[in-house]
Amino acid sequence: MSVVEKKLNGGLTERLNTGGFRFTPQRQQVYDVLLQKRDHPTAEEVFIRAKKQMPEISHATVYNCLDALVECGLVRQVQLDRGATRFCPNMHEHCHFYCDVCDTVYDVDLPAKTQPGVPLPKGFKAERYEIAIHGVCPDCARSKAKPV
Amino acid sequence: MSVVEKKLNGGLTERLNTGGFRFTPQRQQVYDVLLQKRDHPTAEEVFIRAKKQMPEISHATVYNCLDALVECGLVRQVQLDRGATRFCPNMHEHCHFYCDVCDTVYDVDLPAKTQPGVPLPKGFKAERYEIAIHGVCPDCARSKAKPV
DNA sequence: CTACCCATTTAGAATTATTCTAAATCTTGA
DNA sequence: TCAAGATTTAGAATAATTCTAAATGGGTAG
Repeated sequence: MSVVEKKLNGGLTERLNTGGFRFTPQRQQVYDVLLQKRDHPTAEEVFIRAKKQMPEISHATVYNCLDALVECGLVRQVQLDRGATRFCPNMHEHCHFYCDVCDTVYDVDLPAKTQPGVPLPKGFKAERYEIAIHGVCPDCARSKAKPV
Repeated sequence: MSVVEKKLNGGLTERLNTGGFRFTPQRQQVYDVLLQKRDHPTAEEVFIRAKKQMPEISHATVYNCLDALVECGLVRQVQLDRGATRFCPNMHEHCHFYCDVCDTVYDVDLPAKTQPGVPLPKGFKAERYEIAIHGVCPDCARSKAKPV
């Protein structure tokens, strides 16, 4: 990959390198899929979307790429229900709203002060907080409110 | 089950009934397993422990019982990593600390004011908050600090 | 330039987690 | 007692993830 291409990929190569990973077209593709449609897809969904552009990509590679992206801080992994893990390329401070009716996930901004409110017992070292809010999204609230 | 036995099971029967479920020995057993060792076991672990007392209990029943207990508010379901869902009979307001090194889960009390800090966009109805803190527990922090 | 090392990818198998199915059993109320 | 419906059971089916071994490919020491 040329220097120009490196500059064009938005720092992906550098972030990967910093994390001890190489740049690969597959990792680029997987990252692009996440950036293109930010609907918190599962690994399986990422696989399906990535295949459209890169038909030879394999299942294991998608998992590998997602793990690499998570490890170098470009992607967040989100566990919300008993189903598959979802992935989110939004690295701004935010939490997730999960609609228990339609399973949709929404990003919710956090006020700056929200984070460090939880006092931990001695010796525990917090590295990150994951806040999930379960409830009903506006669409589903509306449908529920208007029964047949 | 006699009235006396009902009184002795700590309100389990009533809670189940309120949720539209019947009392069953399996549900009692699964609940007891959770109460006896509060280490956030997975469904599989609950199954193994429950079998010691009730060898005929089946896998599907354990899932059924856990779901029933969750639905009537006696048990919380916790998703912390890509692995199996864990179950927690502590219904006091608390969040979970997950040690990324040893996979242990700790309950962490929340100060009363912590909860409603997240302003939701219009139309969203929050039903519950799940806060997970990822990091390193005291034991693992100690081992890391003393390398060979 | 070449050879080697090692990271990465691939297909597919294996494993793990969860749900489903159909039959048997049990509980409850008429 | 009987019928309806809830629950349990074993095991199959499905879903999610990880593993394996072979192939590929890039980067670098020589």
